[in-house]
Amino acid sequence: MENNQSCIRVFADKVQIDNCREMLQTNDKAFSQLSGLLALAGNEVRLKILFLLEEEKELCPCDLSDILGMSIPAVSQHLRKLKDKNVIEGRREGQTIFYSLRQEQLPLLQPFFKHIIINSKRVTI
Amino acid sequence: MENNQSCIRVFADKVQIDNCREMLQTNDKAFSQLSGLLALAGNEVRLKILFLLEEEKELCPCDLSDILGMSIPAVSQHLRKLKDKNVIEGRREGQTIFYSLRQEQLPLLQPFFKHIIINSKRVTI
DNA sequence: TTCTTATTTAAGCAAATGCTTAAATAAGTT
DNA sequence: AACTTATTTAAGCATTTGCTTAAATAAGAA
Repeated sequence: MENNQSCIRVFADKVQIDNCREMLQTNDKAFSQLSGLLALAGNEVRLKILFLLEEEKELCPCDLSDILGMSIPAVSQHLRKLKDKNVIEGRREGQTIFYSLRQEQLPLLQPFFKHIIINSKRVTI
Repeated sequence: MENNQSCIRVFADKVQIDNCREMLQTNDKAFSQLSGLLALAGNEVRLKILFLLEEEKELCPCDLSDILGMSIPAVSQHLRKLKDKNVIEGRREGQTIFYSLRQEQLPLLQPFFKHIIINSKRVTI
């Protein structure tokens, strides 16, 4: 966008716009981090993985492959993304690696879980 | 994935895996809807738009273009996605269209907002 | 009507995403 | 050591995403 004054309107609230710009700048890092996390959870497979880890405490790629009905490499690549952003962590036990949610990001994820659990209870009860 | 029994391990908890599968199936629609919404908010520009609408009640594409420092068509296309999934709605006033958050999806969005507001307050105070 | 302004839409394109298959690691067993 | 199993990594590829520019709508003003 090389033309910076795209809007020529009269009724623009200059102060409001400046305040908003400043707010965005101030919270720049928070927006970037949060949108990054939401983008991770915005993939249906990864959202399911997160939810499964919440419910089952820990699962290995093999389990997840069985549960989700998709190939191990596909699962593994999703796990990698989650691990790279510190959402999950792995613990080795022999050949098997058990993944679990990291407490760190949990407060932000809980609201989603709650939403799904409610639906689940409605159906099962 | 044509090879269905990718995992040959002995220690798989058959019951656990079946329960998980069933849970996923039961909540299939919820996962799809939720991940759809999270994917929308997972884009940094759209997350900012949602937050701005929460703070300012309503804004036109022109305002958003100024605030975000990006072209009007780019903003418009983000607004369209948000509108298509019923996250925002528009109200016409002359040539201007004011967009605002729909109450419907608000409970799910609030937790994100809270997270950003906290950071904002920490910095400004 | 003609002209201006606000917004949307469409076409094009580079970059990102998410799978696939095949090969590479890593640990355990024989 | 050789063999099996669990997992990761890499390369390839079709699809999606998010911008750009240019054109199309929609409403108001001259």
